Amino acid sequence: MKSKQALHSGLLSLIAEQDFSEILLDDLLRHSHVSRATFYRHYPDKEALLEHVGTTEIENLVDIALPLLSSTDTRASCLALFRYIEGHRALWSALLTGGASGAMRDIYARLFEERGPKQVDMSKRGIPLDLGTSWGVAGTFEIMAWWLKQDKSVPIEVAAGYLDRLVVRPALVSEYDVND
Amino acid sequence: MKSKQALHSGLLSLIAEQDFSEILLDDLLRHSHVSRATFYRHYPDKEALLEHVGTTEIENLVDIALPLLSSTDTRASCLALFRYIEGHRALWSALLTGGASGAMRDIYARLFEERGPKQVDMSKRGIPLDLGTSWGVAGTFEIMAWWLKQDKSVPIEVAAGYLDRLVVRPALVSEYDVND
Amino acid sequence: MKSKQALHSGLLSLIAEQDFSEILLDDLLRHSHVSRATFYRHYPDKEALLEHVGTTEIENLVDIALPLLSSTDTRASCLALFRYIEGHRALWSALLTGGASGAMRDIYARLFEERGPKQVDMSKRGIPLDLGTSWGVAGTFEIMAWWLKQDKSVPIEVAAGYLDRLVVRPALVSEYDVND
Amino acid sequence: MKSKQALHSGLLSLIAEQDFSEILLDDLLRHSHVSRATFYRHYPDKEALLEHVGTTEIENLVDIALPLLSSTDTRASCLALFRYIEGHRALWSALLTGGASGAMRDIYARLFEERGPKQVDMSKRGIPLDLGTSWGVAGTFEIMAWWLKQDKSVPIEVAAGYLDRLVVRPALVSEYDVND
DNA sequence: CTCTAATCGAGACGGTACGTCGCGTCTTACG
DNA sequence: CGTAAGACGCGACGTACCGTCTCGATTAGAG
Repeated sequence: MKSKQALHSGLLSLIAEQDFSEILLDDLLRHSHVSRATFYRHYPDKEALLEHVGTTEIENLVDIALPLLSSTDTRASCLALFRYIEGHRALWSALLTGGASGAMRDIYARLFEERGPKQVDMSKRGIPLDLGTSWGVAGTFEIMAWWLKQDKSVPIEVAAGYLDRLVVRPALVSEYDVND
Repeated sequence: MKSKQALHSGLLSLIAEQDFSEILLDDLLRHSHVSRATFYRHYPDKEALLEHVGTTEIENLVDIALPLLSSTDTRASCLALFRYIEGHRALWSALLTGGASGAMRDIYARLFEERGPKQVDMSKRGIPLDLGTSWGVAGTFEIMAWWLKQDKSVPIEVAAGYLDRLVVRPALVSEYDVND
Repeated sequence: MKSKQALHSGLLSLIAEQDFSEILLDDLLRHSHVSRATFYRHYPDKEALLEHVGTTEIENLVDIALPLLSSTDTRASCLALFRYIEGHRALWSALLTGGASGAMRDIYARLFEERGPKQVDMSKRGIPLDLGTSWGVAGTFEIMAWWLKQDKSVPIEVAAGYLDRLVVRPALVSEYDVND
Repeated sequence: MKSKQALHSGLLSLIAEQDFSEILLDDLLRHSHVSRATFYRHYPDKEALLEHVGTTEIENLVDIALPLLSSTDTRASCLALFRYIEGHRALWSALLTGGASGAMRDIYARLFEERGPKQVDMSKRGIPLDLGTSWGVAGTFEIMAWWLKQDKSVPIEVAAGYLDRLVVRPALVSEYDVND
């Protein structure tokens, strides 16, 4: 069982340096001090390991993100989300910036749907649930990835504001009063 | 020069059936009646061909999408965009649904920035241009892809409405008057 | 390690049928039931395999040929050499007759120089060692190849006589008394 | 017709630098300022050009070499041969030293047999004609190639002596009186 | 001097063989 | 049983060089 953990953290440390798709299995094995045969006893392939690692890490994120839409103070919820990201900056930079982001997006969307459908009924506001989810996830990830790329030059409150304004509010609002 | 066109349309017809990432170069070559050597005389790899094909096709899309944000009647502009998509349903289903969507997103964003930055000054509304672009592109693509997957069960006006409400309006609005 | 032997004997059986230079790597692989990758794990290219096979087989030949020049009864030594060749007729037909003969010549000459220089001092007889070696090897090979092509119509004693007369004696003799 | 000459001399100048087998057709074409199509209008392939060039050049050599065996003063004949070689050192270095030597040997043997069989009847001396030819050609070429590699440190008379002693005499002599 | 046929240059193309790369399987031995 | 070490098969990729073909330009000889 030690090997599994070695692979888990090995992948995370490698993914922080290179794009996931560029990581060779051999690199991972050498880096994790795990033999080829052992790897395949635990995972059917590289993607499965990523899936496992991603799911583990994203579950935390989903726990924080779910209340976003049901909360009364959406801005505060957004801030909470970004605080969590900030606390694991290296990890999420790797997961959102590199070639793994597509897979992460899928995992996130899947977990979101599995856990959240009852709590928030976006369809009430005229938007189909699956569209709302994929659009929201995509938007959220883009904003997070953008913020992580800014190298701390953007205050966390501002980033949270963007998320609130570009993703959360539009999902909740049914009609606009444009004032410009 | 004939080969290049054969490859272009060959890729499009293949991509309509399988995910881009699953297309083997040999399949493409057989399908396009072009030899291996000739392919590499034109493109350094499969991705470069996709890039070329994508750029060609996306340029039309960008021409239609650019006025979106500067128009007074955003809803009509959204409708125009979806009408174009509808007119080339097969093509865009292939490009947005399969494994090529990531690349398309990047191309779209690049062309969008190259051509449109002066027309729309999103930063006036408090959102950095690059964030606005990548968020807007991602959102637009998600909605389009979702609509294409619905097999015509969703009226085009409704889809355009989603785009207007989830992407265009939030980008333009600086402050909300939430009415719920 | 099994593959290496399979390749070794596979090459020998193929070289008996076609010219070495005409053997396609794929033929060899199919014939030896060895995969492409495995071949390259053992040898850098086709020539390296031939080199290895040739060296292995030629070592025996050199062991027999070396005493040729130091023996008192050169005719008997020549006979011994041809008897060995006769005992492995198929092998040497392949190695000496086909496109591999050039490589064999080089290997033979190299091994000959590596092992024999001290035993025979041809330079005493006025012929530089390297010239003597390459001339002797070339001559010996031509006679052997010729004999192998004659399909047993030439008695082995006669062939040995040619070798003695055309190669061994001239190398030993310093001056002639021509009697004709 | 100008192209043919350009190819002829182009090959000779290239063969002086690299092994024949390493010369790419494209190199030859660029070097000779002749187009691909033109080359194939004159020769079926690279080898045919070499054959043509080789035959042209070797004919001179054969004219000199033929009298070797019928002459009374073999030593003088050998000297004549080496003088000719010396007069075209660059050319013959290229033809005998590089990868073309095998082909040259074959051409030489063929021309030798075509022109010489009536003049010299080696079989009288107990050696089959074809064996005598191939053995003699191989030996002669080895000595020439060796001499050309010595960079003029070996006097021409000495080299001619080797040829006389190792090739011409053994071919003529039917019995030896070994004096050592 | 002109017309026409031979010669040529430029370069796209097909095709075959080669060598590389990375993944996934399997065997063997060790604890 | 979990693991290490490593040989192996396999499929796909990208490269290298050859030989073919088309088209347009040039040239040379015959009228």
